[in-house]
Amino acid sequence: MADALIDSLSRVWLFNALAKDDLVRLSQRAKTRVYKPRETIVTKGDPATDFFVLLRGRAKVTAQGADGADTAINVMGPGEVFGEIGILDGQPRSATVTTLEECEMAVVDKRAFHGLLAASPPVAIKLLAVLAGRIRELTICVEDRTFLDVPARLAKQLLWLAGNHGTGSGARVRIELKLSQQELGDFIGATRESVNKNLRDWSRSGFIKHERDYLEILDLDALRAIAERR
Amino acid sequence: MADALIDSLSRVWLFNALAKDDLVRLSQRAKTRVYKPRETIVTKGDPATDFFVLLRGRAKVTAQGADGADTAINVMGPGEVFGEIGILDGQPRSATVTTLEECEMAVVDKRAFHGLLAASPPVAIKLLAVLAGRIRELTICVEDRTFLDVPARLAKQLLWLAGNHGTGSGARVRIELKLSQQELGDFIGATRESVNKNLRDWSRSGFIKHERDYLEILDLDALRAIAERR
DNA sequence: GCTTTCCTATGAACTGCTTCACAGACGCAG
DNA sequence: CTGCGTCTGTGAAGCAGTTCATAGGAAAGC
Repeated sequence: MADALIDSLSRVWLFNALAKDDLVRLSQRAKTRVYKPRETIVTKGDPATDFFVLLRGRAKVTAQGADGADTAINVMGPGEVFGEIGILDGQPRSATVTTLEECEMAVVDKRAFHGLLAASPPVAIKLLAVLAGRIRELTICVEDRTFLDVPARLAKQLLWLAGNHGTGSGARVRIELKLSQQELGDFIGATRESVNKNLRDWSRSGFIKHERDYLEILDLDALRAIAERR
Repeated sequence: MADALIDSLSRVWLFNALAKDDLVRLSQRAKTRVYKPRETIVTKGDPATDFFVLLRGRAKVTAQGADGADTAINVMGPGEVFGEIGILDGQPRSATVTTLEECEMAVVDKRAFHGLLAASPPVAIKLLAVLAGRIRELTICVEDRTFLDVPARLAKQLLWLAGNHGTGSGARVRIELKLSQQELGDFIGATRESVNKNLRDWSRSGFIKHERDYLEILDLDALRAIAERR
């Protein structure tokens, strides 16, 4: 029912300055859709027709190289939005988004999205801040790929995952890994083998404990030291 | 005098939907400033206080690693704007901007900038498109650093420079190099030596001709082939 | 003019990371 | 239970690119 959608949308940061009326209107123009795990939502190069609000689940953003290889840029969680780039500049999708687990999204078409921006300046201003944040993240991504070696990038990635998608606190943080070592490698621009080697080394050193489907950080400071050294 | 500034600003894409009144108001709140070549305008990490419109000259955007090393992300020319990220999200500057030659800028302080956005929704919408373009460029930058080897990145950079800041057309394109080999290396995330080696190789092959202060592309297709192979 | 400094030039040595090759483990379909 | 596909584990070999070392040339300061 619509009320649930209104409720969900009102909790999304981008929309929380919207008046009730606008929220209702938006929810009427939005469809919700559920995606299976590992499903591709938007594909780089395709025409951009919709804007998405991630209501439930996690999804990753990847860019692709010439051959099949891809590299992940971001992992998004509930409350985050995506798909705005192509809508804003009328160009094809700039990246690919794939679910990591079952996801529920609110889907807003191009016209409704532009209507929302025109009708509600505060949303446009907030969206500017969202894009500014993306630019920051991407800038850091470029820096990391340029200046950090593979162990540092991997350590940083694990710490990021721990902070954003991990459970537990203090010394021990647990990350339920929905990511294979291959995907972890894609994230940091390294091979599966390199990831494996480093995880193994760190396991032996007692910094982490990793099993098939989860990874536990035992020594946050050790990983921080690895991530920060250049 | 102010009329000249109004005129300059009206030719900036971001502002060309502004009504005359708004333009006058903006120009009253803006100061123009001239910077010497190689002068740093904003420094990564500093608090963000101003928004800049590049009216004349070229400037580069760089990100810095832990030690002094830096890597360039973009070269901007007249009509482009920068400094909005820190203003939009209230965080410190996300990158450093340095002039390559003498530059004239219009400088708008934070308050005036926010006032402009609030007063003129079309500017906010256009700024969204500008940011979308930046995100696209940065995404491509990440891709390139991840998937392309040094020769490919260098070739691509030269082609970009030729297209955006070069003179002449057809087979021969001339780039007045304001960039040392070191800086060229910074752009593509490679060492001075690697840049030198590749330029030398290409000179010998007759793809380019390079002297101290300019570089001429003789065989665009050859460089394209190098840039595109993975 | 001369000296200092920055930029280019070039090769040798080193190395981090990838590529390749293979083996074992887990989970799922029949 | 058995077979197949996907993921992890591990080492050897190769290589792209960096680091290091050294020299020459152009420009800039005094």
